[in-house]
Amino acid sequence: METGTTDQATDAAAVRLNVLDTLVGYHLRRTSSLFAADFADALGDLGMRQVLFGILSTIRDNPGINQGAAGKVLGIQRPNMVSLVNDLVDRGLIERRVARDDRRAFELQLTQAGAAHIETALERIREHEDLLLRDLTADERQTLIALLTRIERAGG
Amino acid sequence: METGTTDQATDAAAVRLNVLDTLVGYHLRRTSSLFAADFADALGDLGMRQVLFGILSTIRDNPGINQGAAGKVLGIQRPNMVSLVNDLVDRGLIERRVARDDRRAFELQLTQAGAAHIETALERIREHEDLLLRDLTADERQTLIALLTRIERAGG
DNA sequence: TATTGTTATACTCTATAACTATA
DNA sequence: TATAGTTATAGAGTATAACAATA
Repeated sequence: METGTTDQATDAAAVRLNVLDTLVGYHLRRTSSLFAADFADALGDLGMRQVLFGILSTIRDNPGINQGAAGKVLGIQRPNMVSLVNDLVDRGLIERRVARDDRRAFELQLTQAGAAHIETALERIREHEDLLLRDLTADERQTLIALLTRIERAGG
Repeated sequence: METGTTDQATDAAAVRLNVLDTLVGYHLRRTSSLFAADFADALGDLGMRQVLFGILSTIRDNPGINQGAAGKVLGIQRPNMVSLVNDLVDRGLIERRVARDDRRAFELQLTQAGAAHIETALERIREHEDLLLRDLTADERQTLIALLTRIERAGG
């Protein structure tokens, strides 16, 4: 007996995602990976990745921040910070100096090249976010950021 | 000269994320990984992962769907579907049958165990989403899903 | 003792190229 | 020739345990 819907969904357009579509986690997963893929496409030629950009801009907004503190606020485990910071140092984008008051810690600073690099990257990121979010009004975009921020605050 | 803000941000609470906080991609990254980690905590004992649950529920909502079609709608590459589907078959949660009309393709169906499993998982997922989203009203939650869905439609 | 950064390591996730069998 | 599924493999991303130097 025909019900009006097909039982055999081999055509992607006909596929239903009834349950998944009601789950916030699923939509976050999809949109997040959409943004990640676009970021890689848009900034891969600069050798820039989402994680690295996060570290760079955290250093820019908090000059002299410790490696560990930067990792903590970004949700990056300490062992994983090592090679990431090494990478940025090796490419001359940041400087790493032993802290005066705590010789275990490193203070991180942008170099001039790093400051220039982040400006270029930021321009491209904004262009690409504008494209990915072209269907949203400025208000809707602000609403989205506000909602996500509240989730982060409650959950982190 | 003191400006009222500190130049040395070693305390996580004092760290500013000025630039990052304005980027939708960053917030999606953080919230998505928050949900992913919580999912793993909540459903790890069932051997359930986000990807696997996505496949299971896609099969539930589209009985007899082809392996490739399921992967396509979920954004999973064909090669990566193989071991995921194998896993679900090995655990007795789905059945894989050669399609009558195309002997290259597999039709996927939930087993009874799979149907039961997905109900248990779904209950827990909803509980945990309720917890993660406890600061949002029902309306705000709907708004969030609607906004994310529109981004997926525009970008995918 | 506790903390900063490090090393080693392992596991998941994702991406690509090349193969097979069917169409 | 094109497509469904497969194999092999490599690169990110992330997690834990154990260590050295310093606090």
